[in-house]
Amino acid sequence: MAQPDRTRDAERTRAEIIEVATREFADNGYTGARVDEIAAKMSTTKRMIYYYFGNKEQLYVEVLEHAYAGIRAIERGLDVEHLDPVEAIRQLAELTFDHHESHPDFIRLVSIENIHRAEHISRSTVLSGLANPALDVLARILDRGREAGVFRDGVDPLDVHMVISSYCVFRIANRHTFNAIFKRDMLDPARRGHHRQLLGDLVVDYLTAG
Amino acid sequence: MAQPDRTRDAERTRAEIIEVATREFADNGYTGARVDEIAAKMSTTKRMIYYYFGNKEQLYVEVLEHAYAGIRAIERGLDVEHLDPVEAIRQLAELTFDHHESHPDFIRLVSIENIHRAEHISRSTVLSGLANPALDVLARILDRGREAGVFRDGVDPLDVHMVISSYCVFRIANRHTFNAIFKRDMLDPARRGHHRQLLGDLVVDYLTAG
DNA sequence: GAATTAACGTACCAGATAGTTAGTAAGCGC
DNA sequence: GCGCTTACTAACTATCTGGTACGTTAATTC
Repeated sequence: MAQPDRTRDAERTRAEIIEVATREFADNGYTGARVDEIAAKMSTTKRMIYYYFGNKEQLYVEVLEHAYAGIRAIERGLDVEHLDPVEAIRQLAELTFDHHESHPDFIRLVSIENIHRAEHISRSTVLSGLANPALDVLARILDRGREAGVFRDGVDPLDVHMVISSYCVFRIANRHTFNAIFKRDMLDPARRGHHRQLLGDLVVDYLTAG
Repeated sequence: MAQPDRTRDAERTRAEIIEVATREFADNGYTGARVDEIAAKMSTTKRMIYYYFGNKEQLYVEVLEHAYAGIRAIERGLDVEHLDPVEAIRQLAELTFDHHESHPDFIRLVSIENIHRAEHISRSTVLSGLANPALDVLARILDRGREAGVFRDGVDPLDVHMVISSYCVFRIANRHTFNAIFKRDMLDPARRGHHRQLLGDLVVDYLTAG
């Protein structure tokens, strides 16, 4: 694959390694990913991986950091202040739903990292404890909803985030075993609208019950 | 570890291999698991793994089959026919909650199998399409609830199962990244009762919402 | 109690895999 | 246009790892 007459460009080479490595790690897990395979799919050589990243583990950590950075950027673009609380929480949930569906590689990396008990994230100063912008937005919505008398009292934003995340992550992360056992593809486009609405109903019904 | 003077017992040897292999695969993933490591933790030798299972992949498949068999056995013991629908659905959810919490290795194996796109489960004639007894129980509860006029119409049992599963699986499977980022241990015993009730409220509020 | 078979152990191998050694050349400052 | 740094390449190696060849012994059969 390597083209001997390409111009020199450190940033581009680095970016290409991250991009190819992201796919390889997401596809095969940390242990299953092959440094030689990443190299074969690049337009440069394996030596460059070690030149820029030192070793396989550091490459994996930077793949994770890059993936999380992309997510956070999208979350920061969230704007639901102008909506009433019920509509705002529904939009927040649906944004998470859409986002996870369109970033399966990210979900896979998170699953892989959990198999490794988040040891790499915990060691990464960039990632460990990195605040989630969506959580602040969520807290604001819950406050407004409670003040307006439509949401129940004493709801922890992080609990609501957990409920939304679990639903959206499960659809993507456990798609294959779920399909193998129940013969239903959770990502079937024909059921997408229904699943999206179900999530909104679930959260809103819980928050407004009582 | 091998004791030369132990008596011969094919069943016991087989069972011990499955037991040790379950831990190794759950801890390290399929690719990360080491056949030599499994052997080192047994009271017999690596040769026996190949004697009984042929290769690493077949051993992994039988580990999965054994793990699913244990789950199904517990589910078959479910008896909520005598309870009113609201209480029955709450108990079903809480049973899933309790079960997943006390079988983290099973959840890890499922995560690992999803990283591999369920290729092993799909190939296993024992596992592929294996019906879930809990799903029939769930369908019955929903029917009774609808007949009694307390549950909403047109609810798909598999959707409800998905909601319950996602919540219970997420708590265990994504515990580590969640804790690394939000500094909250989802398995903290102090929050266990709260999380358990939250799940029941979530499902009941959705089903009874008007 | 000899023959047979199932259960087990030792020692080893071939290929895979993360990481390295040693060297080349493009571009930049002067 | 010379020297130096940074980007880059090819070829190699030590070690790990799934798997096997071959031999041995306990139990079972007749």
